[in-house]
Amino acid sequence: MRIYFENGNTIIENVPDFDLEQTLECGQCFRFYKQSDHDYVIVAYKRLLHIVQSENKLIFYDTAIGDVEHFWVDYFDLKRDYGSIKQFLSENDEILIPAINEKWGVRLLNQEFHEMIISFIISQNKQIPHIKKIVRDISENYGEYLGEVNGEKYYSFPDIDALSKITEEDYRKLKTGFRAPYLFDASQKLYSSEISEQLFDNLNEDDALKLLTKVKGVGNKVANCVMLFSLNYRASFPIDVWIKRIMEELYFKEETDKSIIQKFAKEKYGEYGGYAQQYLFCFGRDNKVGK
DNA sequence: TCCCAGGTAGATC
DNA sequence: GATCTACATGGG
Repeated sequence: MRIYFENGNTIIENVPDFDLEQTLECGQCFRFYKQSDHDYVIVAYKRLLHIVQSENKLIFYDTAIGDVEHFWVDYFDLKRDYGSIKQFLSENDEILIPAINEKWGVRLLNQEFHEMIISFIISQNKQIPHIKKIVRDISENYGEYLGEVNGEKYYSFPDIDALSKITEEDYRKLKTGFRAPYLFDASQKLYSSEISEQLFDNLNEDDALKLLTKVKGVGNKVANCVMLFSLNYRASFPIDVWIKRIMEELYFKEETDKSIIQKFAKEKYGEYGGYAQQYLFCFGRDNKVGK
């Protein structure tokens, strides 16, 4: 990897095991906006990024080299050695090989904690495009203006203070339906610090899950997503309808209870559960595995 | 019109 | 504890 600044943009060359499109489009993130092929706008942590991947270059438009080095590199998880992760998973389980080969460039993003809680509460019983729309609406109504790209305005996801001012009725107006009381409960618990990122500093997986599921509307699946995508619990293996179908098709060959799949994943993938889940999810969804 | 969507809480057995 | 269902809203 070589990083340098040129004409107002920061460029990283030769990032291994990373494909921008695969990473963004695989369902872990709701705050990306495709401009054209390999050309995206991303909003994260009150920052706005216009980024393009072409050949061996990753171009961060109008971005200081320090911002890339100290923020975006970590956000995209670029310091981690995915080569050895993929090698471990491939040697351990040949069923994963086609998924890893096709989705070779997926990395797990390090996203903001409170945004993940709210976003994945919204996600229950909804399709991804609609989740994206609601998250965007929340940001436009309660977030801060960040800037404009290609004539389009972008707003940050509201911080915890801003979230605390959203009433249950406000959430209903944003078309969140039966999730409105859940979102209100989560916002209040975040504001009171009954739930906070710090509390997870020294928590094992089981205790983290217990703490998160104190929030109304956060069950096993949502909690695992929050843990995997924002708290660095890379063993977490969220099981949704897709993963359930995919695992049934690839491993079990019959209807299988989620609890059995959960246990199986833990034994099979161990500390790499989250990576396996992403490769399987992206690959399975694109190829309609189990449908 | 009917069915499903990155599920979960609450009721019931 | 395991199983069943209602839950708002939008799209196929």
